[in-house]
Amino acid sequence: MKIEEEIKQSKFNNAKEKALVNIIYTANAVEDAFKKSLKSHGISLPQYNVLRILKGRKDGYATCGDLKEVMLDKNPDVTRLCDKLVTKKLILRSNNKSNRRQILLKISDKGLKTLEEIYPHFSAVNELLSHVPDDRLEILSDTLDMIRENLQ
Amino acid sequence: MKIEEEIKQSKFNNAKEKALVNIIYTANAVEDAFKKSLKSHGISLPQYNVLRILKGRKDGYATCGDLKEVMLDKNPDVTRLCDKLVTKKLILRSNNKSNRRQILLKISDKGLKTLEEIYPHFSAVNELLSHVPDDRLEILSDTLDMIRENLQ
DNA sequence: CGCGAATTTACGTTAAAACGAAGAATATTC
DNA sequence: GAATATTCTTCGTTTTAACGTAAATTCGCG
Repeated sequence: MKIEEEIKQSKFNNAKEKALVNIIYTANAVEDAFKKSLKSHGISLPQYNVLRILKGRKDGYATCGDLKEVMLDKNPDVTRLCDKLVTKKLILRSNNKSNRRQILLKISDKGLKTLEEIYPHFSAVNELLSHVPDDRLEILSDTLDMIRENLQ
Repeated sequence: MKIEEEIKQSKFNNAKEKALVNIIYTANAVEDAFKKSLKSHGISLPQYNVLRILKGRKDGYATCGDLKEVMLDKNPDVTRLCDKLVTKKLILRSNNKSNRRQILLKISDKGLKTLEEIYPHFSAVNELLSHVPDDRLEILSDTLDMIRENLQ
């Protein structure tokens, strides 16, 4: 359905306004789809992203600052986010001897196993985009990259 | 900057995954820009949207259900959201005599004035997209519409 | 009419985000 | 090397979101 119909707005002032509203609206739909697929595993979307980032680390370790830099939502309180993952024993925390301000985070075996369990559900969400041709998705990504240029 | 660089992910598994991550990431940037422009007025983005929706009503009135249906974030607790707007005297609440379950909401004069003050800041955010050609934005919106098709 | 189902809003509770500030460790500058 | 600034994480507090549930009203149907 076109965005005008979904939010029942007869028309937008211009293409910019329409694009911005559409981005927010669609992102909510995407996040909802992911949340739904994560729900049965009892972890939130940001928590899942932390696990993925940690898994992707070559040496296995990352600091809170590393995560903050890379996460989709800016300025999350990584400390408390990770507290919950530690409680669930999905990640491990240790001190960095060469810089004692930093705390090193690492995904645990249980965390890796959880990721493996989640993966099929997650890629199922990706597959909901199969009806959109890849070249259109590439153009979309390029346009989104352009949009962010002056935005932040 | 391309999304891969921003979140320092060397590459995505496929165009679908990249597009979905990019949508969420860009939406966060857009919301941040709007929030910043609203901050000095002391209202949140959802609150602003409620004001805009109420202003757009022909007869001036809307119920909580009307708002819920149209809002960008689904299933917000409209009651408490509107509580805050009532406290700030930006909207008015009254009972519907023909259906006493419903509560009618209406934007106040102060609310209209607030919208007028905010408008220039808001359209300034839109103008940050001026470097993106309109036809690209139109294609973007069409692709986002397609993406939502199977998603919700 | 009377009963159950559906709609609409409100609320209680728990979890998470927002924001600022503090504390500890390190880096920099003179 | 002492003072200052900066970095990195944590914490307190206040808002806001999430989620289920309850209360009130209306509707549908026999």
